[in-house]
Amino acid sequence: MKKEILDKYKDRSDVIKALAHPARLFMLDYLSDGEKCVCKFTEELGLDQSTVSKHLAVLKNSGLVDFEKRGLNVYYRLKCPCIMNIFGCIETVNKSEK
Amino acid sequence: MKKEILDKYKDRSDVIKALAHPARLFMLDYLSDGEKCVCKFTEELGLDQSTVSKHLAVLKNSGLVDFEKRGLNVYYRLKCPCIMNIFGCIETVNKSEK
DNA sequence: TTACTATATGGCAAAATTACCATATAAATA
DNA sequence: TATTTATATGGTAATTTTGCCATATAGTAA
Repeated sequence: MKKEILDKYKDRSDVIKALAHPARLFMLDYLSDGEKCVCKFTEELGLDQSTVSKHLAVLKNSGLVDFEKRGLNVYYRLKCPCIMNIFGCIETVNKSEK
Repeated sequence: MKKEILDKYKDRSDVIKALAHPARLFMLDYLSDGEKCVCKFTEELGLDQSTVSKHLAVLKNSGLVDFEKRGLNVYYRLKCPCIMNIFGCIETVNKSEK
């Protein structure tokens, strides 16, 4: 792929890749009403704790979430809540699909 | 992953996966001012024609684009132009990243 | 200090994605 | 009909992603 195009779109696609998993979409949705600690995600998702931890690391590395340690727990929160706005259009796409 | 969560987020993540590649993001951007035929993408991207065709098929299968055959050419177009609105937030995420 | 709890990390195998080459198909033209 | 052109598809190797297990780490409590 031409370098200019890669340079222009790579950072965007990295963020979008971080969104591109059902567990991580759930996580963002779950965070939309406030911070949650890791154990909550593990409980809700029914995935191994290590798997949850890795999904959260993907979100963290993309810049979509942030976290804070308090005692034994780590609390994650949305860094750019505007991300929740994309779901409206995504639903439109799904509904228009035939 | 719990079935209810997978059921709720799988369709959304499928659309987002279709967005999650620099070449496909370019394609959508390139379509934002109107339909283009396949050869145009091949020319602009500098990728093999078969690779371009497969990327377009990913966009088509997700419901993000549609196409029409006219003569020897196939013209692709945006099906849900609202998708272009997500880039503002994505850029915010990239800029906030540290 | 020792034990316990919450989270992160290393390792690995399975699955999915990507890009190319070769080739098939379909429409236009000679 | 035979040829040319634009696009799609099959095959495949390299890469990336995913999810689990085992284990490491850090904070708390006994």
